[in-house]
Amino acid sequence: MNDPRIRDLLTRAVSEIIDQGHLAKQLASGKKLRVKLGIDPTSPNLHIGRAVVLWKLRQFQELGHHVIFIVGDGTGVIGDTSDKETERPIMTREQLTQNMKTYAEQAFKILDKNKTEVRFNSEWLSKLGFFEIGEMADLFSWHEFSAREVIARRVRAGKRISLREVLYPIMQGYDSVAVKADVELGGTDQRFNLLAGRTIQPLYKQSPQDIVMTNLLEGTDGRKMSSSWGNVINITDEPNDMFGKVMSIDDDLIVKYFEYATRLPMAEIKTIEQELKSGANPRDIKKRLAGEIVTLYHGSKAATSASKEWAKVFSQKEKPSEIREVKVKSKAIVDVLVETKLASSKSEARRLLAQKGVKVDDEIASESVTVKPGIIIQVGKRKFIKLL
RNA sequence: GGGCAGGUGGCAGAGCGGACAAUUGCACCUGACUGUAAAUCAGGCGCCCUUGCGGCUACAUAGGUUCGAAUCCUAUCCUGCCCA
Repeated sequence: MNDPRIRDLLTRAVSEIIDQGHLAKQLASGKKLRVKLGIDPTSPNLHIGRAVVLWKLRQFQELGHHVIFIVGDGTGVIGDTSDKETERPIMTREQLTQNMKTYAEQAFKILDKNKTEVRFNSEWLSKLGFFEIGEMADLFSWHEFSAREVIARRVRAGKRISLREVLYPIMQGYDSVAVKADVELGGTDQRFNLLAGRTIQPLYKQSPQDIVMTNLLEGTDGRKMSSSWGNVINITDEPNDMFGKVMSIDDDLIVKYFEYATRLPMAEIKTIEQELKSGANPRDIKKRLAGEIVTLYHGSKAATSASKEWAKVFSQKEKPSEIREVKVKSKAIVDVLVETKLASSKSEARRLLAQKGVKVDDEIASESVTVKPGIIIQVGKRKFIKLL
């Protein structure tokens, strides 16, 4: 624990470690550990909330441990419900394949590709038979499963819980067996599934893995970051967009974001925390935060220009330097808004116009405005297009 | 397999023959105020034509009763609870 890198590994963005003592000893021993992380391709994009645990994995990688990144093409079909209030529908192979296409690529914005073993868990899950599954299932009781808060809540609310959902932790636990994991990483919402590995491994004469649980990151609206909430900052977001999204997070989340979503040393983050307490303008600190995050995924050049762009558009209320240019067929402003997807229907377009939400060349537009090439249409504060 | 209770807009949840495109809360959108933060306030939130106490499509699905149905009836599908 004297090595600062190990201390950082075991504390930063970490909520709990099982078994803390054992893992510390393992790390100190200098042994090369097999560290596992599984992610189901249930959405096409990775967001910076999911990235928290990926960065943790990266830390292990940097310390020389063997990292196994499991793409949950098998588990994804069944669907994990541990972070859901309702049953997750069974996903089709096609959907998963579609999502997987860019997955590894996105993960490698964070992980070192050459040092990562990528596995697809359908490889071993599809080979299991009923009897073996039964043997594993016997290690768990219904009570522990249903005692989980999310599940208990659903029981109370009289919502359906499919037996399929019970299988999920077993599958994830078996993954650990398949890759002989010494350590598994996951978010705090994964607690039960992570523990399943510890339960199942001994059945296969493996010693139980240690578990590192990372904290969850709130999204732009303060709720947990989740693809289904629409409050995510994707790691594939364009620099300007990403910068803007970070700027819109709640002030109270600033320090947390520094810790979980950037690689700034903790010592520096402490200093920032002090600055905030002593009355620094949160906006400026947030700008720095946004810069750090954009740098991680797009490089410092992109970050600098995104920062300038942001100041231009939002502080000085000027137009962005690059505006999407589109050709349209429609003539009426209402139709143009729909055609360019600035409004989802004509009714909405009319509403926006009626509510002074649309500007044409900086003038508040009405329905009778004439549309001609060259004009700039703005909807709300941040959507701009230029007509060709 | 049997009994009971249910299936309403993105979610939660009212309505139980006309006044229902459907109360309300959350989420979302626009405007004001700002630091594109939060909070607050105002408006909006099916679609279409418009600006009319307009038209169309909607309250699981398919039929039916009625001048008129989210509301009643029948069948089907689905969910929960209890029993076997």
